[in-house]
Amino acid sequence: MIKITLPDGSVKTYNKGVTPYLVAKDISEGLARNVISASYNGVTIESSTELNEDGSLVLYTWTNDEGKKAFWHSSAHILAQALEELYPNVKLWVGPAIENGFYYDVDLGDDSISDKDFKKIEDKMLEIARGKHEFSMRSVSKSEALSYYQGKNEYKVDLISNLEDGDITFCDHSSFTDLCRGGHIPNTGIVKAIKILSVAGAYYKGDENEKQLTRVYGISFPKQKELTQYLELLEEAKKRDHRKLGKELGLFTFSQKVGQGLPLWLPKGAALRERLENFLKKAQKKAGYEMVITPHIGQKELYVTSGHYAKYGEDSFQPIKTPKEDEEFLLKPMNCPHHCEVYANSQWSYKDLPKRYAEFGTVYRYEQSGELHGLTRVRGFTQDDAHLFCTPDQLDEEFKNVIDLVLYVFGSLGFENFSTQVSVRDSKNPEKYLGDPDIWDKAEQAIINAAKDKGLDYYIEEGEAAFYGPKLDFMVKDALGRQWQLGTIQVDYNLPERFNLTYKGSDNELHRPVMIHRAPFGSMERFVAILLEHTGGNFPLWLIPDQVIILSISEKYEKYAQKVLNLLENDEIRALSDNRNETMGKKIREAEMNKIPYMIIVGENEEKEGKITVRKHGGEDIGMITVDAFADIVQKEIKSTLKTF
RNA sequence: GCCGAUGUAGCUCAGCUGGCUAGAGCAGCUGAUUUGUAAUCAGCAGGUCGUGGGUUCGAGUCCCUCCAUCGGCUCCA
Repeated sequence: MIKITLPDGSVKTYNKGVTPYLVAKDISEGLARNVISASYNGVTIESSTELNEDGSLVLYTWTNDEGKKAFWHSSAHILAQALEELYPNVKLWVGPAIENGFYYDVDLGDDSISDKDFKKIEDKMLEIARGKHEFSMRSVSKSEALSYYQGKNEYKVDLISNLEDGDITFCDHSSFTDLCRGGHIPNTGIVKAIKILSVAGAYYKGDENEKQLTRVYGISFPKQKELTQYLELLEEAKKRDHRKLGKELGLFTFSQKVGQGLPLWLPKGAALRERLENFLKKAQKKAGYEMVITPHIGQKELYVTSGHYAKYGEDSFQPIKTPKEDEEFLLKPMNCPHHCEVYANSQWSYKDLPKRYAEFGTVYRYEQSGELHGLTRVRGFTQDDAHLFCTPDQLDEEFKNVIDLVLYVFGSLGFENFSTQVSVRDSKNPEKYLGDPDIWDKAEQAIINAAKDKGLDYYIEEGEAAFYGPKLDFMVKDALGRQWQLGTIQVDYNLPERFNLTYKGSDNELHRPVMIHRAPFGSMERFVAILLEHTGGNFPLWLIPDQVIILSISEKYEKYAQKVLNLLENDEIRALSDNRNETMGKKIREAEMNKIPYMIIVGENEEKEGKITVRKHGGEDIGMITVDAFADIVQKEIKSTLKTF
């Protein structure tokens, strides 16, 4: 007999060889029907795995993330089998479950898959699924595993040769066998709905110097209805895409003539951006920052000194030559070297530090064409940049103050679902980084301590550090769940060294300041993009370009509308008026589609009473009130989201 | 940069296997309507079908080049 502990703490005894399925059946028939996979003592197992020792068991159903993972991973097996049957020359690499669905990377040889083939693949997969084939795991020796794939599939051979003998398992279902670690559904029959979503190229082992394989993305569900709902969700998300909203709301555009990745901010977008900038400037002023302005180009030598040229020179916009042959300038890809030179302009005492130089600095980076993406990844963008120069003793406090500023910015704009990432060196490639490893250790520790002290929910990502220092990034997801870095705070011991920056300490000796790079928004472009997707275009009232639109019943009331407009302007409310000869229904519809938060309707009744009728975006009727009463409502709403720093 | 897809009017889209002067809705313009909570009616105008080349008697449609966009990969100072 063995003792099995369940998540609720209860302990049950069973005969050796009991399976998770049987345990579930013992609890209830319904659970048994729904159990997809399980874990035993923390190890993922199948619902049919025999249990032979005491331990704790967790049963997974479709409602758990683990259950979904097993479901989608198993679907990847079905996809692989379908591909083998449809494309006899296919060679499989790996096929994991992902956040939404699964993929399989395959080498198709001379064949290729396009979206016209999706239906065929889906049908084949469904045919396999309907066969209700059981998944079963078996252990194989390394030599057995190698000989199975030898000469047939160099990718699997490569994979197996890096595995420990004794840890290798194969998974079979139907006539299909795959090298696999485990974690499957009981049989293929519970996969009822399948959609192949896209094909893409993906480099073998994620290395761009290796061969590019074909990655087939798909998703599957236990019920057709769930697939339909998922596809509807995707459609909904597309409506919040910042590229679509930006166009609809007249915020920004791109021009083929100007060039790819070079956004053009339209008047409304520019006004929005200016408001964001002023908001941050105000907070920064309170936090002791000083604004500086630096040029858009700099001598090549500047970037050779900073080390950026050696690292990015060849992949970047090439130097601008001048008639004098010995002169070369680069478009500035970052503001830090310029700010270092601002610092170097004066002689500083430890009593003067920290110095905090801020600039909305527009920078240019030659991103590869395929990496460009709306406003989130562009070739010309404006960073809400600042560089802080402080003594090593001040680093902790300065870093924490910056965290406070970022949290204030995020709070004022309603970002709640962000994660924080501590990016440290890749321990396997120390040559990628500039500077002394001891100093790196110190900087990484300083960031982790600050994140801990500020109570941030952070995770550590190895190999994501900048080449000159570790960083703390604030990550936010877009409408389709893609993760983007917004705010960033970076510790840098290297640039002060390279630019020979100093301050005079209390000991009358020269010392090296520590530098912090930071940008709460990240860039104005990316921030506006993500803000658009999060709000669906319904920006907070303090930020939105047009807060109010006055709709007059007919041209007769144009004068009264103008009077109301003037009153609103006196109250610093941003309003416009629509006195066109159109029906009220049409005017309201257009105001709704332009996502204007408040509509003011004026006609005979309003003019007589000297009041206005207010309708909120979405349809809420506030009724007939005075302009003063309305101004109070607006001010109150603004104050509720926009706190002072 | 790589893999796959897409590109028709200001916007959203139709145009089947190549065949008469390339269509629709919205937006625009003109006129009528003077309007009370999500589209008033009528008329007009608007396109060298992303670019350059090719195949063909004939190309929006087939082939190639380039450009741009979309989904991924790689990259992201």
